[in-house]
Amino acid sequence: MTTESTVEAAVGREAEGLCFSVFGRACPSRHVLKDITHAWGSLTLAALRDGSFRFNELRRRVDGVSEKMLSQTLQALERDGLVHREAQLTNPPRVDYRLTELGHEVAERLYELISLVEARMPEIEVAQRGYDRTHS
Amino acid sequence: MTTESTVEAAVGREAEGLCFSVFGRACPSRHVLKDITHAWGSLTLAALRDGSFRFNELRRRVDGVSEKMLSQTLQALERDGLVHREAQLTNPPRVDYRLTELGHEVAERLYELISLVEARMPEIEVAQRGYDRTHS
DNA sequence: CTGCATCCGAAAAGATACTG
DNA sequence: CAGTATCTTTTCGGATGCAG
Repeated sequence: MTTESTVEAAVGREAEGLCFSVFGRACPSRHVLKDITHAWGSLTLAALRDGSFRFNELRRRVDGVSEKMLSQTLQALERDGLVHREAQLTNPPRVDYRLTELGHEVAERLYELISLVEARMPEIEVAQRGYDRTHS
Repeated sequence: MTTESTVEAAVGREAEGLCFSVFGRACPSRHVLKDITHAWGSLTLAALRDGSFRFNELRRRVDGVSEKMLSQTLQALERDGLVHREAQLTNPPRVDYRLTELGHEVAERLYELISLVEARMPEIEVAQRGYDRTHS
């Protein structure tokens, strides 16, 4: 699983029309990957791992996201079937967002990635300082 | 592992100065996550899972990336210590890129995410069509 | 409270031409 | 071959105003 070839096999299978490959320029899966890996997309999905949240709760959790970007991000993720939006037409209105089953699977993998990055940050900062030193 | 809280614990620990949290607006780990999850960043890392490649080989593998974006992406990934660049000052010049050990760990997790997205694309496309139909 | 619509400057991406 | 420089186009993202 971890040693199989990434690109050739995928592109080959995609060319045969048997599957999707993000490496293909026009493959729809690339748009979805972009929705997810877009900075706000990944943070929003990761934030939703903990449960169901209202709009402004999410906004506080994803520190620094603007209203507009969170709104756009949630729409893209909802469209891809990763996030479920539940609106109650009360006054004041209440809208809850939570992950779908698929969204949960994606968020888990994203979280593994985020955890790794966070855990290795000291090492990464050393690399950055070394790079900045030698590349003036 | 899959059930622990994502945001509160992380932000709490970050506030104590004990770790990094991508959910923090000013945390350096967020920049690294952005380098990786940037569309070209993730595709480049995934493409490098297969081994060592030259600049134009990579460009062909990551279908659609421009010279400029690949160059910028590789520089960011090299700075973060995820990609190793080996230049031979021959004529014509030859430059090889490969993952570092840390880059490999990141690429594996990224690949899990990409595989999931590709495998679930049919389901995602159904969701998209449903969304587009109801949100005209 | 939960958003969407609009405008605007800043930033990033893309295309193209050029250099060592 | 491996990029850099430059220019144009697109997108990002914040601010504001408004509706349900």
